Amino acid sequence: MSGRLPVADDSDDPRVVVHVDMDCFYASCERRRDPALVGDPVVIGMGYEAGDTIGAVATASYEARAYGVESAMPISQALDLLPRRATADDPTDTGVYLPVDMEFYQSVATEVKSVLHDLAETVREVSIDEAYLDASDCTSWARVEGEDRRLAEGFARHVKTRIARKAGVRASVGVAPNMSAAKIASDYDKPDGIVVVPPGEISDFLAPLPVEAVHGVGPVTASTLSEMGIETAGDVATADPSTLRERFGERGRELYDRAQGVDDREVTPRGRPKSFSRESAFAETTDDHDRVQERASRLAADVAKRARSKGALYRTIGVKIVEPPFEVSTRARSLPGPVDDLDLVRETALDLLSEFVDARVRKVGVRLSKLSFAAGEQASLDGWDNRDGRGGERPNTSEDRPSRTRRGQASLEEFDG
DNA sequence: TCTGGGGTCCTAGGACCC
DNA sequence: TCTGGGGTCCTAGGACCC
Repeated sequence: MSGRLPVADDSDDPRVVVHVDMDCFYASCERRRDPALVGDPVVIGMGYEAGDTIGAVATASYEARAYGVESAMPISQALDLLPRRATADDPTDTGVYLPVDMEFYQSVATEVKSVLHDLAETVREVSIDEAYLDASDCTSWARVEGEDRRLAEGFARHVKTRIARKAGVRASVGVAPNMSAAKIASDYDKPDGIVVVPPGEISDFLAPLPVEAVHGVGPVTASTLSEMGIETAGDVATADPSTLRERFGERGRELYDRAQGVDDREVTPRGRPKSFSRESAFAETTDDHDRVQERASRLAADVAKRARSKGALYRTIGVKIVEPPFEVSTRARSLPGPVDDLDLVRETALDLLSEFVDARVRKVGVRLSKLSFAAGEQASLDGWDNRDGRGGERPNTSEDRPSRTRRGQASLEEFDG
């Protein structure tokens, strides 16, 4: 019966947007693989190897968070708060530390995503553990007869159940008439939550929340807002929009809208990536430019291979260096046309880094951007990209990229969005 | 304990063109 | 001789997100 209820029951057919956010995803994956970890504090470290003290926390289970361990925290600090479990006999106030196993998490994520695509026509995958669904076609805001519940809530429950059954991990789900509110809703009752914010109730839901709850508000914006006497989303919603605009530009307008619960963005599948990058930190800050160059060469090769494996051409090559305490510099150079050329990436990166010969470096990175993608086979690209067996002195002139390349690019652009 | 690695979007100034 | 206004592209930096 419920399926036949008219959708226009309440209001003018607002969308049903569902935000799915996996709970401490990496830790959950590890627990699925090794159920003995269930209930224990689990910390997943990136750049971490078993027994090590370097690296940073990628994910901490809720049990580990109870000890103060948080994402992005250095492993050394996490170990101070929550010592590593030495033997299985001594589980008291100790945690299990594991290195990131991206391949495995990716495989679990694929199972999760397949459930989502099964459940809704339109899915936007945001990251490995997060996605939006436009579920307007599969459910509605109609009330369940005789109850203070909406059909959409049942749908959300269904999403969670299916994910748990198929992929063996838990998610928190937020449902609202738009993306921004759905995202905030999923965050509201983590872990294992379901939060439904029907149309007409968004403002009341948002008003008491701290400004940081709004997607796009980080520490800097929050503290500027705080100086303006704005602490909650409700404060933003009742603030003078022109003042916000003055302070924050276009973002001010957006912030104002979001705080009101206004967000017209459609749920669309993600397009092509805009850039690829690789970066790597030195265990200790170094002023040895040779080492920096070596590292950069490796990163350049890695990232160029990744671009190639994704069928991407790039027109801009950039580097990034981080000097203590945390000073970030970037340099970039654009080419006359899109290329796929490992040697050129390495040469350009090293050239751009030469400006920093005397720098003390704690981190270096290489980035490829202004990407274009081949529609189909890689073979057609190799024909013109590597045709001159490049390797010599700066072959990167416009003569070097004849009209053939440009035509190629023009036809590629269509596939960009 | 001074922060790992991968991304996105926005802004601002300069060059250049009409 | 000094002057508009609009547009695009490029680089660099900053804030933010997971």
